[in-house]
Amino acid sequence: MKLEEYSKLIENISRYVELTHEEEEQIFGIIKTTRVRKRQFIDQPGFISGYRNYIYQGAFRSFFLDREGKEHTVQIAIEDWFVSDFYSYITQTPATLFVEALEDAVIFQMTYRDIEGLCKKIHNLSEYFRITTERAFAYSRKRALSNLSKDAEQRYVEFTERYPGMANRIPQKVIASYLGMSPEFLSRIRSQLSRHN
Amino acid sequence: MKLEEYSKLIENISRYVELTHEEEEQIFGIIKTTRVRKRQFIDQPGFISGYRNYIYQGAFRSFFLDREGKEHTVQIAIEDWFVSDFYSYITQTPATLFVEALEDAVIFQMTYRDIEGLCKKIHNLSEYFRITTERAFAYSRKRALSNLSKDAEQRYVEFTERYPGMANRIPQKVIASYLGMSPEFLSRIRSQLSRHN
DNA sequence: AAATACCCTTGAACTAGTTTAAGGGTATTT
DNA sequence: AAATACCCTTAAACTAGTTCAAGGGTATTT
Repeated sequence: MKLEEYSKLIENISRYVELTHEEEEQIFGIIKTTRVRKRQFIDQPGFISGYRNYIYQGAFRSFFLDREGKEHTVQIAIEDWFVSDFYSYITQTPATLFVEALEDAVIFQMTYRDIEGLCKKIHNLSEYFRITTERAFAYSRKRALSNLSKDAEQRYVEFTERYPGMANRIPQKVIASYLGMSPEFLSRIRSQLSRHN
Repeated sequence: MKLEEYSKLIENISRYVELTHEEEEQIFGIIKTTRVRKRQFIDQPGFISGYRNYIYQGAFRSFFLDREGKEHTVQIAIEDWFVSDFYSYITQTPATLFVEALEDAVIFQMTYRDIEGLCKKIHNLSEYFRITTERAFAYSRKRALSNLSKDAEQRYVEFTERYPGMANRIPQKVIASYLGMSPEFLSRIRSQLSRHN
């Protein structure tokens, strides 16, 4: 992977803070580029989530199995997002989630130790993660809340509006699981919607 | 409010980073101590959430009203927690949540601008908010997930185990709303549980 | 090209939790 | 001390969404 490929990640960071050329180099120094095959797990229960994974290309989902063995999809992520079992990564304890590639993918990986080390050295990197995590937290809460007062159909419609690309790219049963409904029920919603249009 | 009262907040910060005496003084400089009456709102829809509020004494909840006028409790918070409409605070846009005192309370308030300013100056304060927000986000996700595979009774039982003090201190209909069930259903769960013990 | 595995759909029976309604207890206000 | 407001409880009717079951379509593997 050539260095210029990192520009997408640097662009992302530059939206929030300014980095010197030397600081950028230091960040490049802790990045490992990894190719991942469809259906491969980059995190799985029992293993500590080692990396913050920036998606350069491809799609992932994280999910867990409840006691009855049912899958619950937690996150669906595509290019320019970070993905991992965040709880496992932050606490450096064994994961409870699977993180699975839904397509062949390329990711930039940075270890917990390297990031923590650089955040101590580079004030603006600390600021970058502080600000983006605060935002991610705020948005995630907002989304969770607005879902509380919505029924299954509304949740699906808003999902397709918010992420127009995903509805075709991601298997329907994954979307159903992400939206907290059974695949059968989503199927019924879709057929009802198309009948009325 | 005497300066020594701030020691609880400083203790909290010291769990994550070290501050110099001078840095502590700078932080004291942006704190405003406020007394709040039971049933008073410190955030409400339409107004931008001005402060990060550290609870020195008392209990709060945040909630919103859906289209049908039903209340959804988002957070219940007591001493040593931060509380606000976090989305409104972070984005500095009008709030959608109410934040209401459940008891007479004393809070330490810091404005968004003052905190952002100090985070630019004090690397370790940036680190403090980065680390605590990352943790809060991780825990909040974990909790949300583990609730997905639980029925109403399990959610209530785990709530009483995790926050033993709260079940008595907080009105039941608030707890029901926080746990995502109707007050009638919580009442039935409680009577069933006490019958079996 | 056949076989296998995966995915989506549809229908019918079922259930966890909601809604509506009514009554009683306990603070708080007058 | 009475009146008001708020909170909790119980029961019965209801509903949004699940589960079970069966069939058909489309990739992927052999």
